[in-house]
Order: sequence, then structure tokens, then C-alpha cells
Amino acid sequence: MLNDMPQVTESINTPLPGLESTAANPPARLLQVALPRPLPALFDYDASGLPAVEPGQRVRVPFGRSELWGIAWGWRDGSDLDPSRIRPLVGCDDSQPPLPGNWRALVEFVADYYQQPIGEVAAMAAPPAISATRAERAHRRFRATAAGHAAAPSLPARDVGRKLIAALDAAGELNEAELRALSSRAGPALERLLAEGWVELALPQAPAETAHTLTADQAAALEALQADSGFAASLLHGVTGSGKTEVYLRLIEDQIAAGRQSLLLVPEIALTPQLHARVAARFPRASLHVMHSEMSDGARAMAWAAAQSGEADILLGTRLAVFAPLPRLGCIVLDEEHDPSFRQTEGVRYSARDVAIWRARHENVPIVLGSATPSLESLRHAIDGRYRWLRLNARAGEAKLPEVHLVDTRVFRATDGFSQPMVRAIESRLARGEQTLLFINRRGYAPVLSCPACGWAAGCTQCTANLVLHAADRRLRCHHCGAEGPVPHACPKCGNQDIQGYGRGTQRLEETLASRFPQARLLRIDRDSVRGREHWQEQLDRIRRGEVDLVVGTQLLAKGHDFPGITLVGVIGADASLHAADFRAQERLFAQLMQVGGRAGRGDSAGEVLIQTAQPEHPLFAALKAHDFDGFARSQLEERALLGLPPHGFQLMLSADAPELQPALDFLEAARRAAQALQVEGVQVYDVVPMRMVRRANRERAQLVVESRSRPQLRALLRPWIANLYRLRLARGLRWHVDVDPVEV
DNA sequence: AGCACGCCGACT
DNA sequence: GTCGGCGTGCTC
Repeated sequence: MLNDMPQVTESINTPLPGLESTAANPPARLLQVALPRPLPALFDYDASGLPAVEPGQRVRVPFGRSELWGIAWGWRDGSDLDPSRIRPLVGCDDSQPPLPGNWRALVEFVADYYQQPIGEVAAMAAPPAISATRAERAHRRFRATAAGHAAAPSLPARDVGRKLIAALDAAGELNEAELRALSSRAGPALERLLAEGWVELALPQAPAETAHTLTADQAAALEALQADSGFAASLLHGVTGSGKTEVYLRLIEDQIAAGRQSLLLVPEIALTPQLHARVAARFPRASLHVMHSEMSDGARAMAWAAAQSGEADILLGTRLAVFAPLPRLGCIVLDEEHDPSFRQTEGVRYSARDVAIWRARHENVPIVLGSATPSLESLRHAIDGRYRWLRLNARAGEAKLPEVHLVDTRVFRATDGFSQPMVRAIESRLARGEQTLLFINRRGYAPVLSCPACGWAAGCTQCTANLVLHAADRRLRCHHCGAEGPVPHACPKCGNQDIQGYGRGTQRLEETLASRFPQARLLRIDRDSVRGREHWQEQLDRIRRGEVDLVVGTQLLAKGHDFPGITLVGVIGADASLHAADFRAQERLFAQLMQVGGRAGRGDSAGEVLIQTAQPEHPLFAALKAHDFDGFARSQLEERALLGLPPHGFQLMLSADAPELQPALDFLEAARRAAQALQVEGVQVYDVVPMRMVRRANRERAQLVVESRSRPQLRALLRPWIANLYRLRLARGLRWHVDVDPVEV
């Protein structure tokens, strides 16, 4: 982000030629700068040559033998360094407003709490650098004129202008960022359309969606939330369909009325278009901006500029939006707070949920965490009274919670994945013209291709994992590193021609359904079938319009979508997660099943969830049948308390990877000794172990977990420990990372 | 992370 | 003789 700054030379202040050389002993103004390097420090520079520079601006500095863009952090009175080593700034970019002090405070918190290099955190959290003029225009909204409608058909089919008019037609109106997202050439095309009079600036319209009547639960929750002034954290715990979104919208409405900004965070990009449409329909006069990582730099910078300038009333985004400066921030809403996507697990490791909490406290605004299945971490805060616990128990409208039934696959054997009861349940829906959703958390055709004669299985050469068979294009793919290759015709080990795919993925399920229910209209939804965002939206609409009878999908489908026509949700293979090594596997499975189950019966027809399992007696299923999240959560919490696991204990994970395993193990062993040498009480340092998937993308990986029942003690170890690690010399090609509060250990 | 310095092996 | 391997160390 910072290393490929665009050319903004016109607006860069270069030092006046004579200034640094002629001034006798110029008073050194020491500026700390954050640089995008994995070093845990800020760097001091002499800013006396650039009198106008201020903290928060991008600055150009000499670094070693090269130059870098960094972010001016703050002034210093004196440096620990010999003055001769302090070099002058080379320039600064004043084309964009400086990043405000509370943004820098937020970055400092993340750098310290997660022990990530501050310059890297800053580079990740900063907006992409683009020219200011484009950014300033971010908020303008456009619509097609009558002349535009008339002219569009006569334009060439692939003309960008025509595409823009078509998009404006479909959406009513769009802002510049949204238009730019449609084509790389949208900018000039838009200028042309404006000049021709085919597109005009859109003025605010009358409300399109009005507020719903609140249930008693919603009204009570809202009343409590509206009483907040200043920081307060609330857990809005409501079953799927209980109308959490309506509560969010009411809160946002208050903020708009009070002239304040709202930050609305969601876990997945896939959720943004749907929520975007709903928020936009509800607040047509408000300035709503979207921010997520798959947007182009230009579009993201525009959303950022709208946020920072105070122009945006609502910022809707995924985890990175938690860093957007909002000068009139009034509240933060974080939906599906339990979702692991809020955690960034590559590069700078942080949890947007926890960062949002800190931010709300620091900026003294209320924050609402919403979920049907809160994370045990948040639930514990609610139980202990640190979060206000607001419950929405009833589903809005007439809808009832779906009935959950189990199919014991030891009694009803499944053939091709389907047991008799499942088949009959599907048949009955087909007969009634209702829709069925089949949930299987595995994409591809078959998770393993192997040889029954010698036991060979197709493995990834770069990872410790099997290749997944994708039947549609006859390819083998690694879901971990992206490697792919053709499907061999015979076993490479023994020559047997009869190799086959074992196990089931979405594609195979789809194939089975097609042959069993040839009359049914089928749709498969997974990461392979969903190409672009428009395509995704289109598929969701097809389901909603009742144009399909059977939907096969991964958890991609489970999140936050309403399908009133779906009355049956079938869960095909959930047993694998019941005994996974990860202590959070059950928590995740329960949340996931509750979530998919929530898809059923949101309209007026009662829904049913049918789960195939070989262990129907498992307590998780009993809790699920009774819709007893509380009971399930309490038993999990008790278990965690007994074992000292989160949220009753706290963890750090240090991981290392290298081309060979040994250097990674050696490094971690040295790190382990360093941790033990610090002699912090009440902290347990576990053994160094190779990761469950030792090899990934050609790198061998190992990890070291440190645990404590006391967060202060763990933190007492953390800082000096990590400081020590930077002093260890590293074997060639070795990389290491700390993970504070890791989600997968 | 970059990048350079520096000290040992097979090439025009 | 030197091009280049990668170990080591530093960056305000």
C-alpha cells in the first residue's frame, strides 16, 4: 500500500533548495515515522527542512540505501540516537488530509496489543493512496436521465457508458465509487455521460422503506440502547429472524438525526450487497458508503475520503473498515460478532471485533455486537456484566423456530450421501412446491481421489493435504495453496485404472440430486459456482423468486440471507467437526448449524431442519433440537473453565515456517527457552509442535502455544518476549508470527 | 522486508 | 582472475 505510492509529485513539498545546506545549525525537528517494514519501531527523522509537515501525513524518507513512503507519527523532544545518524525527510504528500490522532492511537493500540510491527499495522490500516481530487468526489450520486435511456441502446454493446447506464437503470442511483467498480474505464466514461446529459447528479429522494413495527423484545432492546451516551458495549443476542437488523437501523436512524456517523461492520463481503440495499432503501437521503478488501484501491480510497471528511453518514464494511476515521462517529454496530472472519489470520493479525470494542471505548461511543450464537468470549462478558445483555427471543412476525430432527445414519444408511428419511423429506417439499436447502461444508466433487488397490491418494506436492477432485472441469485442486492439475487416468503407484473419488462435496451432491430428482430445478452455491458479485446476487434472487427447488451449498449460503420459500434444510455431513482437535470446533459447528437452520421457515410455512449423523446422542444435537444455545454455551463454558481455555484463559501462539521443518523447530525451541527465562508466574509454555498441516505452500510449519489464566500475566510475558525474538538470528528463509488470542490452535 | 557487505567455489 | 552463492547485520 505504501510502497507503491502513485505519483503525486505536483503536490509534494520538496525542501527549498538552499534551506538545509545554508542554515547554520538548523534546529532539528524530530519526527517519528512509521515505515512499512517488519520492525517493531518508529524511526526518527529531521523535519526541519519541511516546516509544513504534520503528524498523520505521508512522508518520503531515506531508509538504508533506498527511499520509502511512511506515515508521520508524532514529534519527539529528543532522540536516543546520535544526531549524526538522523537523516532529513525527503518530502511529504499534502494532497490528502493527515490521518487524525485517534486513527494513530488506534493503530498504536493494535500494534501493541497484537505485538505487530507498528509500521506494518499503519500500512495495512491506512487508505490506499490515490489522488485527492478523485477522492473528494466520492460521495456524488448519479442517475441516468431520460436522454440517457434513449441513447443507450444505440451505443455499442460493449461500450462502458452503456454498461454504466444499464447499471444505473438497475440500481436507480449509484455513487462514483460504485460506478468505478464496474469498469476500469468508468471515470472517463462518466465524464462523457455527464457532458452528454445522459447521466445527472442524483438528488435525495423520498424514503423507499419505512420502519417496521417493533416486537416487544426489539422495543425493549432499542430503549436500552437509546439510553446510552458515551461508551457502552451491548450484546444483542437474538435468534435468527428476530429482527436484529431492524434494531441496528433504528439506532442508525437516531445517529443520522443527531448528525453523527455510524460504523456498521459485517464479517463477509458476500453480506455487504444485501445489507447495503436494505440500509440504502431505509435511508435514501443519507450518505452511505461501503468498504471491503475486494474493492479497487480507488473505490476504497473514495469511501475512506467520504468517511474521513465526515461526509459519510454510514460506513458499511468488513473488518478493515474498523480503521476508517469517522470524525463524527456516533455508534458502532458489529453484526454476526461470533464470525471468525472478523479475525485476520495472515499478515497483521488482529480481531476487528476486539479492535472495534477498543475504538468504541476510546472514542466514547456505544457499540452493539449482534449474534444469534454469540462467541463464548462475548457471552462471558455479558454474563459478567461487562456487556449489556439484550435478548430478542421471538422471531419477528408469525415465523416460528424450525423443528430440528436427527437422522441416525447407523439405522438409516445413507446411499450417495442421502438417507431414506432425507429423501422422503425432500420429496414431500418437491410435492408441495417448497424449497429445500442442502448444506454440506465441503466444495468440490470428492475430497480425495484414491486407489482402492494400493491405497494411494492424490496429495498436494506443496502441502500436507489431499487434492480435491473437481469433476466439472476434471481437475485436482489443493484448497490450501491453489495448486491444480489434471486427473490421472490410472494410479501412478500401481497402475490400477480403477481409481476413484471418495467422500462427497457440493458437486457430487448436486450430481446425485440431479439423478434422483430429475424433475427438480437445482442450484449449487459455493465459492466455485459464484464468480462475480453480480452473479452471486443473481443466484440469491433466483432462490428468492422460487426459480429453484433444491439448493446445494456451503456455509456461504448460511450467512444472513432470508429465503422465505425454504422449508427444509438438510445437513449432510456434520460429524467430522464433532471430534475435531480444535477446542472451538463444537462452538463453530453449533453456530453454523443454528445459522443454516435459521434459513428454514422464515416465511409463513413452518421450517424443518434434518441432520444426518451417526451420533444423534451427542449433547450438541440435543441442545440444537431444543434451540438451547444458552445450555450449550454454559456447558462449553464450564468445560473451558475446567481446562483454563478461552474465555477462561488466554493464549498466545507463536508460529514459524521455513523451507525445512528443522529451522522452524529450532527457532521455536529458542523462543520457548526465552519465554521460560523470563520466569513469569502463572504462564504455561507448551511444547514446540509441528502444525497439524505441517506443509503448506511448500513451507514447513510449527507452533508454540503459551497460555495463562491471567491476561495481565500473559501480557507481562508478551512484550519482553517478543522484543527478545527480534534479537534472535534467523535461519535463512525462516519467518515467524505472533498471534495474540489465536482462533485456531 | 530489502539491501549491501563479505567471504568462499566454478567459470568466461 | 571475477561472478555469484547466501550468512550476517542494519535500517532513524
